[in-house]
Amino acid sequence: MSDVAQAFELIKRGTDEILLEQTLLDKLQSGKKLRIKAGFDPTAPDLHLGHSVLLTKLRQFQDLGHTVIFLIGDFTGMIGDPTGKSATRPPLTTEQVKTNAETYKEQVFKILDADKTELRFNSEWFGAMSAGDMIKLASQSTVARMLERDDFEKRYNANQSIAIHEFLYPLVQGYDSVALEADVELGGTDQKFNLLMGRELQKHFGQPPQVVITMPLLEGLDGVQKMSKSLNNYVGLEDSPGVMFNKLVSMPDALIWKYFDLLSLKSNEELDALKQQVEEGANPRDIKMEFAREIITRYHGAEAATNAHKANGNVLGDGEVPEDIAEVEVSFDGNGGAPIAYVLNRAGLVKNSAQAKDLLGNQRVKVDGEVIAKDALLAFDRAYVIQAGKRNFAKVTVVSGA
RNA sequence: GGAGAGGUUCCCGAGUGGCCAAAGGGAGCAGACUGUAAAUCUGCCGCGAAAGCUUCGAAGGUUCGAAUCCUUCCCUCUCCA
Repeated sequence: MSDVAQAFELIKRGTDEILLEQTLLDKLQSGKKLRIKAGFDPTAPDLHLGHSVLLTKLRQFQDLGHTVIFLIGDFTGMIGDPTGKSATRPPLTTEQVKTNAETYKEQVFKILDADKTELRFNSEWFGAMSAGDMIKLASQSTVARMLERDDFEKRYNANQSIAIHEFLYPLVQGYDSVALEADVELGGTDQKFNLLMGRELQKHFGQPPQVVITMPLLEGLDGVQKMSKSLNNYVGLEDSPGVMFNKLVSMPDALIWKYFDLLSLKSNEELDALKQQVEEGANPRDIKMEFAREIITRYHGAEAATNAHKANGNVLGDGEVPEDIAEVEVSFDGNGGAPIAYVLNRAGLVKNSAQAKDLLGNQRVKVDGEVIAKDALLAFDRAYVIQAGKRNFAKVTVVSGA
């Protein structure tokens, strides 16, 4: 396979759609350093693996020698993408945008190579644009064209309001491609219309139209709904190594290859080898561990990845105690010691007192390695290593007082 | 404007004066099993160590006792004009 063909296959991996594949091939073939654009909201970034799908794909482009433009849509943010249900978004102040950009950098450059990344804001060109310019831009498209967009059409037919400025959103995003002279733009599948608008505008401005690549939404750990913090099926980029390990190794098997395709920087050949192993009977758990190691290494370093499985919250071998065991002090107002159920709850080892009773009743609580009775009292002023259930540990000191 | 239905614990949904912290299902959590998976089974599932405390749209009232009865208010939905 030629280098270009191989590069193409890597780029294609996990994508939803590439428009047009041939154009991408030609661009890759040309040997030119391509300009790869992706836009991001200026809203507070709380990035999780779902967001990293795009970033990973961008990274692959970088590894192939191309330039990535990480565009923060601070101007676009004033409109708020009409995609989806979210209500009108309050405009951010310049200060907020700056702060968010900093946070972005911190998280994003764990994936992207900073030296091959242009960080840009679309206020650079839109801030300087006059009302006349904007009207000219608006003249580049038509109402009928806008109404082709799925959600606009639905809303229009359902007699729901569409504010004029919402029509501007695709135009503004599309114009970004003109301003940046993008060769390729990446986005989620829901961005398809906006991305295509970039092509049209580029043609109007005499530029070769960009290649549009859409990436599927990443399912969350439940394997059903898209990954999002509110559904609690996410792996946060800021999650601790132990938490990442636990979440990734516990994910449903059905997600393994999708996650590898979309999030791993391994080559296609390496992935094929892994698939081969599973087919030959390798334990999928070990493959998930391998995946977890790659991801944890990316965000926390190799050492953290090696030790992640020993973190509190993961299942450990019999008698093992996690490395990052939390030390907690619990105070109790009473004589003779604190009831174990009380301590469990106050130390955060159980969700509520009912669960404490449940665990105690099932003899799943160990204090210093020994199963403890459900009505036991813990003496004051000494430290106990308490294990609640299979995977929760804490070093607890009970003190007397209110 | 007229006629009707309804708001119950995360969601759906029973409950019409005491046995109701409130059936059942889903979600969630924990445990067994396993591969730290799935499926299955079991337990928990308002808060609290306990005593006890706080919930059934809101506020009042009747009663020994109210999610259940009465009054007022707020909100949602259906049909007619």
